[in-house]
Amino acid sequence: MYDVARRAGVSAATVSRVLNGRSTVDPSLAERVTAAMTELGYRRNTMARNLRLRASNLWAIIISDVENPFFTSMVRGVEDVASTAGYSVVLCNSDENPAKEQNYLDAAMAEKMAGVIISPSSARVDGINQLRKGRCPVVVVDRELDGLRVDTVLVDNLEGARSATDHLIEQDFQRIACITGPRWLSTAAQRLTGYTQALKAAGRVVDEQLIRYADFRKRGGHEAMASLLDSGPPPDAVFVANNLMTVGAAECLIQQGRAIPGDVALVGFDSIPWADLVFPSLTTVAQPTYEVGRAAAHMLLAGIREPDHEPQKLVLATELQVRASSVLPRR
Amino acid sequence: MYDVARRAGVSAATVSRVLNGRSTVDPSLAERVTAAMTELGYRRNTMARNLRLRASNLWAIIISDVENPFFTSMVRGVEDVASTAGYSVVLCNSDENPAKEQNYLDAAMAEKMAGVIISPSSARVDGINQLRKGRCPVVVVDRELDGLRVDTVLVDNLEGARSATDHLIEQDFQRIACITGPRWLSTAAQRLTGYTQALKAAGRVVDEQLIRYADFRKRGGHEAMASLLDSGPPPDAVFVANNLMTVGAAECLIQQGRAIPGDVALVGFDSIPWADLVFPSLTTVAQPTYEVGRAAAHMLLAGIREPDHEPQKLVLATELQVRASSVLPRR
DNA sequence: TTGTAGGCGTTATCAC
DNA sequence: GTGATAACGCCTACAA
Repeated sequence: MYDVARRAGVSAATVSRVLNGRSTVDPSLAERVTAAMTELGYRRNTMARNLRLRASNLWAIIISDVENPFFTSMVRGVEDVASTAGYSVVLCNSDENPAKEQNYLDAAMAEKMAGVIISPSSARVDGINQLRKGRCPVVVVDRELDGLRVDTVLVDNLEGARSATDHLIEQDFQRIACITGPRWLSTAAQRLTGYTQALKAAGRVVDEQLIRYADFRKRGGHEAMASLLDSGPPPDAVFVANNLMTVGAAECLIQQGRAIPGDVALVGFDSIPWADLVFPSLTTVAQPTYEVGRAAAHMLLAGIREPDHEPQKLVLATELQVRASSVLPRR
Repeated sequence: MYDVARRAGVSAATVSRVLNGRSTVDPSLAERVTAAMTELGYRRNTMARNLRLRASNLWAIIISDVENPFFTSMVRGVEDVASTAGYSVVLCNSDENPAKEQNYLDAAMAEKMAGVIISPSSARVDGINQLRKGRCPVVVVDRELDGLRVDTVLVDNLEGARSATDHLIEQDFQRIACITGPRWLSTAAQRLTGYTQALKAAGRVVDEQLIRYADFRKRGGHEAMASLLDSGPPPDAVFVANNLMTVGAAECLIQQGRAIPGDVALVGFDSIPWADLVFPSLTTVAQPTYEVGRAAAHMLLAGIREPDHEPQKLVLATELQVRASSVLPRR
């Protein structure tokens, strides 16, 4: 910067002012400065700047599984907004592991990140509260945490699950089962509630024997489906509360030689990139994943600008996409 | 740091030495220092440290598509190694867009990143060379660039394509087509070469009419397949040189009511997460994607330790996974 | 409007 | 082995 200043015949302060564009600089000087900068190929040192400003231009996005398409699509939404706003995004993979998650939260604190977007891997809220106390803007996505007042972006899990179940009821399936996720996860709970609400609204009985709590992973879906088939009369339709488990459940059915939807119909939650390709194509409750990312990013920007705002909560709508796995061919 | 120093009755320099553990400090002093640190909840400021050290602990990983499972799995491999070595990974999405890519390369330079792992989105090598001249360690993955001497991790595309094609030949398919990627991409070229080599080795003629150059995207695969079916006698088997195009090609066949593998058999390159689920399950040449990431990360670590080493090139093996899409049922 | 000067939190180089 | 002290490159009162 001093080199630039010397070459432009000004002080370093003026160079800084030109760089930041905040205060007014004489146009002719500014011109000389920019000229000098290009001639010297000057690039300002972000670290020094951040040190001085006591802030970084980094966002951390902490997700529980990089390989889940739901999250990657979301990340992309975040990234697009972040980069146009001048922020970089650090992707952190908590792997549904609370310890790893806490590590990343600590790191975010230590690195004085400009903001954090997190899909929590545990029900503990202290890590996040600590971050907020440290005046680091936080947006929680996908999952809701009890007793946490913080900006949040969710999808309408209740309505999504209800529409999926309604759809199965309309198709006149009689024994509609549900495979949901861990009890502490708001998404799992809400989707289960949507399922039971729809059944009750249709005058059906909710049969506890037809409900399974799994782990939101492929294997869990597989095992839950096997368990449903093993114990008592099998279901003739299943609502599976997340994408990976839907894949697992479908695999289980195929392995056991059960026809989809002939023996067991299937509706999944979360979109599956190749839902059209699998056989039969899978009916799913699609989430606006990219939009979730964008919305969270915008919320974070707002939180950075206004640190003491009231926490917002945004709920985006889902869309039931009916494909072959839930529709019996006409007889 | 000065607070810690005061509390421990030492100088800031000693605190720094304790923190870095390099030089020797009297055990009793060190004890006092660590005690003071925990009492005060001290955390060292990474920015100041980096400013002083003229280096960051950030790696950039520049990939062309976050939503392609190939890359996310790789990212995971990189991340695992990076975090145990004390580095954080910034994920950059170049979107197969050379301009975006150059942007990220510039940013990596400006931020004095500790290292860069890149899967190039263009054949231009200046950006990468410039980075290396700036003494920023670089590892190129997946794709090879002409005239670039740099650490590289690849998979054995030639052998992978050859084994896929051999497999089709063994199944006695007669008109085996190939859909490959952009000409400038080493992966596309090598996979095409593997295909032609296998044909020639089997005494077959290579028919240019059966080769298509597409864009490594789903849509490109779809269009290429349509074009193959439209012009002249259709192929009875197709080797598709990447995962997304395989999906597109399969969709095209299904839409046109052609049976897989009855009318047209299919083998894809790159694994597809749900290859088992799609109907028919897809035969693929699986790449050790996670391992590619790990290997690249280890190479980067080596490059950081030894800036002036000879560039390495590591080629990992692929594995043909035969499933239903390439095997005719016995008559 | 412009320049001067001090400091952001570390680490490295000296003396001691 | 330990402690002053000077950078690292930038921003921003404050003074001019």
